Amino acid sequence: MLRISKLTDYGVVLMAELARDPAGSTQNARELAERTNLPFPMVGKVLKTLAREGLLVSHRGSKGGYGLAQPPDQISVAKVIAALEGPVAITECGAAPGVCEHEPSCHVRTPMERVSAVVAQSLERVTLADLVHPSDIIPLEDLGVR
Amino acid sequence: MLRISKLTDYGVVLMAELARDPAGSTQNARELAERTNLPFPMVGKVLKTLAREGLLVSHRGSKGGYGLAQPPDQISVAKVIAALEGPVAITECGAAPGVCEHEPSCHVRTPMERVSAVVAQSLERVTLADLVHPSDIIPLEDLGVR
DNA sequence: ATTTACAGGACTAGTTTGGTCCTGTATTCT
DNA sequence: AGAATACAGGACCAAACTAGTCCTGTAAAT
Repeated sequence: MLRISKLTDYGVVLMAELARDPAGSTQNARELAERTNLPFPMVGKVLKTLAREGLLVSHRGSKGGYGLAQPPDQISVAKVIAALEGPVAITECGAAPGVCEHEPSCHVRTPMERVSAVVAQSLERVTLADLVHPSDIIPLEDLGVR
Repeated sequence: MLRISKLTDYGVVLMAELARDPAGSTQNARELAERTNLPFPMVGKVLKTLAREGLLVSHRGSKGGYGLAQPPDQISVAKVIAALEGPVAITECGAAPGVCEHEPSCHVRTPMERVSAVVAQSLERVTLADLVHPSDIIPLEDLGVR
C-alpha cells in the first residue's frame, strides 16, 4: 500500500488548511480541528511537531496559534512528510546506510534507491499551494511526468 | 518514511533474483532463501503469495520451484508491491472510495490522489529488468522525470 | 512408495499507530 | 497583578499490524 501514517496525513491536511488563509494569519489548534473535522488532541500533537520542525511558527497565550513559516508555494508535501516521519524512503535501507544487514549481498539496493529518489522528487514538486484549490487539476507535466 | 513492509521488500528482492537467471528456469524457495540471505519461512510465504497473485508460476514436487510468469521487462515494481500489499496508494482514502469518514470535508483529496498517481507511475516504469544490473544507473528520464 | 517441495493456513511475540491526558510555560486582557 | 488562553513536551495506553514460525495437506518426480 506504500502508505503514510495517519499522523502524517493529518499534517498535510492541516498545512493545506493553513495555506488557504491569507498570508501571515494564524489559527489555533482548536479552530483547525473543527475546520478539518480531525480529533483535537491529534491536531495539537501534529501541530506541535510541525512547529518544532520549523514548518510552522507558533504564538503562545491568548490569541495565540500557528501560522506557516513560509509561503505555501515554498512548502512541499515532501517537507511535511519528512518533518513527521523522517526522510522519504521506500525501504529501511534507504533511510540510513548500514542499517540493513543484507546490504552486502543485496542486488537491488542501488536501483531501489533510485526509485526512492524518484518518488521523493514527485513529492517535492507538489507544494501546499497546489493543494489549496481542489478544483484545479495539477497537470501531470508539473509533477515531473513526461 | 513512506515505507513498504519487509514482506514486500523481500518480494522485490526475490523477484529480482529470479530475473537474474535465464528465462524459463526455476528455483525453489530454499535456494532463493540462501542466495538472498533472507529467512527461509518468510521466503516461502512471499513466494506463495506471488504465485497466487499470478506473478510467479510454481511447480510442485521434487525438482519443483518457482519461475517468473512473464519476462523481467514485463513485470514492474508496482505490480510486485500491489500483489503483496494492495494497490499503490499514499493514503487510506486513495485505496478505495468511501473508506474515509472525512471525505466530504477534505480539501486535499483530489490533489493527493493525483500525487499518489504520480508515485504509482514512477513505480510502474521500473521493471525487474531494470533491477538486475546494479551497476547500470537508470537515467532519471527513464523514470519519468524531466 | 518415498521423497521433495508447494498450498494454505493458524499462531505468536514484538512493534507501531492512533489516540488521550497531564503538567508546565508564555502571552494577552482586565 | 491575576485570570484566562493556548502552546510545549511529555507519559501513557489499547488496538492493530508486522515479522516470523510452524503445521497439515497435496502434487509431482524418482
